[in-house]
Amino acid sequence: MRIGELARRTGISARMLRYYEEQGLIAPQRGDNGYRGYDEALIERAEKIRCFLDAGVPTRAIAPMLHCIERSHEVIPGTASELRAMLVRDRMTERIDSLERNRTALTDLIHTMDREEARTTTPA
DNA sequence: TTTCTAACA
DNA sequence: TGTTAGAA
Repeated sequence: MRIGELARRTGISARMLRYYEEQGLIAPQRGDNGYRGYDEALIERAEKIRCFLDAGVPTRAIAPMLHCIERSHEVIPGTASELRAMLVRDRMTERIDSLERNRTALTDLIHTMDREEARTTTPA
């Protein structure tokens, strides 16, 4: 399939799909016209990439991670320690904490609004 | 119509 | 990331 279809099927913009390729995360074939050709298997790969990226995993760490995940957890020799270092520093926990704080703040705000509305709508 | 590259907003 | 230009 060409980039447009993959974009539709994954919800990842063609722009980003080209970016993933530029970063060495995906290797589509090339047709005579220069168009990229993606096979079915790349749908999942693209989704995994987006998932990791969204989780805050640095682009550099993704290639070796995918390699490991897609090949029965075979670790690329010499990559383990570097990958571990990047993962230890990942911002997932940090992001989760931040989201929880924001959720709490939002919940408080909603409660405040509810009380305000109750007072205005149903005066005792 | 769709895609390509490169570059700007 | 979106968008755009000019060319297949």
